[in-house]
Amino acid sequence: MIRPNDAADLRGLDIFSGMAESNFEALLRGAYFQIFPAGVDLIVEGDPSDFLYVVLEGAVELFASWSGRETTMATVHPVSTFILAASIRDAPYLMSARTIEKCRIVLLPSSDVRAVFGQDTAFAHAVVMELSQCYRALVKATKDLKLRNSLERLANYLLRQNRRSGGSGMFELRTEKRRLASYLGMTPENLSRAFRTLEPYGVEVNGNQITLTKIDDLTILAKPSPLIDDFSR
Amino acid sequence: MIRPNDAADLRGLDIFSGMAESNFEALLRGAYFQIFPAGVDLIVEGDPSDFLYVVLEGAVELFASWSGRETTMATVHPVSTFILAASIRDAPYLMSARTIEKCRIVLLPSSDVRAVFGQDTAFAHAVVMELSQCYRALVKATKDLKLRNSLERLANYLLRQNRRSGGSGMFELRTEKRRLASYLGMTPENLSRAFRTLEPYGVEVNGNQITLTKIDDLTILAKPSPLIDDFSR
DNA sequence: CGCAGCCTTGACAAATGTCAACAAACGTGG
DNA sequence: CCACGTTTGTTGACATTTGTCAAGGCTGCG
Repeated sequence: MIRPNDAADLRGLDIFSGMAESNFEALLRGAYFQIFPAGVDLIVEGDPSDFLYVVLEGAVELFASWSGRETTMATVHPVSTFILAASIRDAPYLMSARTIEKCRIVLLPSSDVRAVFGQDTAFAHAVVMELSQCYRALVKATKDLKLRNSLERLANYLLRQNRRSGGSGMFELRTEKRRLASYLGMTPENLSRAFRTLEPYGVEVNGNQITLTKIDDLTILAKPSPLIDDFSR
Repeated sequence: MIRPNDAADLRGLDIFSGMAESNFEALLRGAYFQIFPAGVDLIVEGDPSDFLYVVLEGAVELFASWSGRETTMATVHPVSTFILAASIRDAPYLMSARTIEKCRIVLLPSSDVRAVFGQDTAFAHAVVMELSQCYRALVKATKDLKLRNSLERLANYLLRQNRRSGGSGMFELRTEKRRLASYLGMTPENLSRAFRTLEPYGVEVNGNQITLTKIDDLTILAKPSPLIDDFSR
């Protein structure tokens, strides 16, 4: 039920690109291809990890809950997988996931993933590279959380997004502000105030459109570090 | 230069136990066995990852710094490895490490680790299991940080330590309080006050000796969750 | 003994969260 | 296309949490 284009997108992912064609086809045979509207709960933390998910189009929020509170852990954009660690370990999901836009998503049965993982060396190595990358990204996020206050986190987030979108000083927030606030570990009210506090540093906000007019000043405030803010190191 | 006993301890680790004997010996040939006093800086974040470290005896603190601040990320107890992700990826360390007790430590050259990783399927699979485990532990730590306030973090920490040491209601803090405070994301002053706030919940502190006399009450306050507080799930 | 480092305590400051109100943006159905 | 209700974002006043600074006690070690 997978369209050729989708298969090609999958194959283009680092994690699938090196594996034997026959194993890739074996994975595809058990795969489900689905379209979800925005706002659908895909997985709930604690559930057994039946599937490895791949987002082909749209956006998915990973979040976690405890004692009536909820926090955004990450936002997944195409094309990438999520909850790989749980699938490989055959352990319960630690995070929940919901669509925040209309999404095209592939579900690969975790048992198939584990089977191929045991047979295909190239795939096993790719999984290691992916996992170590996710681990390091999370170490950086933890340093961000523990070493910086909320204003510094926002300032560095803006600089990262700016770099990611070409460094022109103009870009769009790809997420609702309330979700951004939760991701940054603060309340929406506080995010609102933090944006205003950054005005003297050349941060202009118009809805989702951000313009940075004094990147040097903002950088002095934010003190970005390659060991926290670089994307792939 | 490795003593037979040490080699056996290494071999006993999940990550090394399944690999071919010849490959294990190859790893040992390049290994350095060393003893460090307390307070020695082993690695500094940002350095190239020349070695994979294994603690045989003692305790090592992993910490991170930014802009004059410092935070404890984890404490490593024997027998286990640390900074595996950086070694495998050949990427700079994201965390610094220092001994907090006298330590026996093995250093395995990262290039050897990567070479064996490419040849030995069992080792590659063990690395995946180890990395996914580290990743999930860090997801839990992040949920702990973002979803709980400092009192709740301390309460859950005490319950985890109690379970880990047999659940008798009596155990010892294996780390200085200032380090514990940093690990929990708070100041030493605040940790001190948090302990006093927990007195009505049956938390008795005598130096490093902790006694929990009302575990039920403390549990009601802490609301521990398997998806945050269980050790290996 | 005396020094140094850790822990604790109190007073105070700063950061962050909560609550309430309202405005703006959005989607839906008439 | 408009009217309506819902959600999101903003703002102000205030409460709570957390951090900072300074002082003093305790402990371990030379």
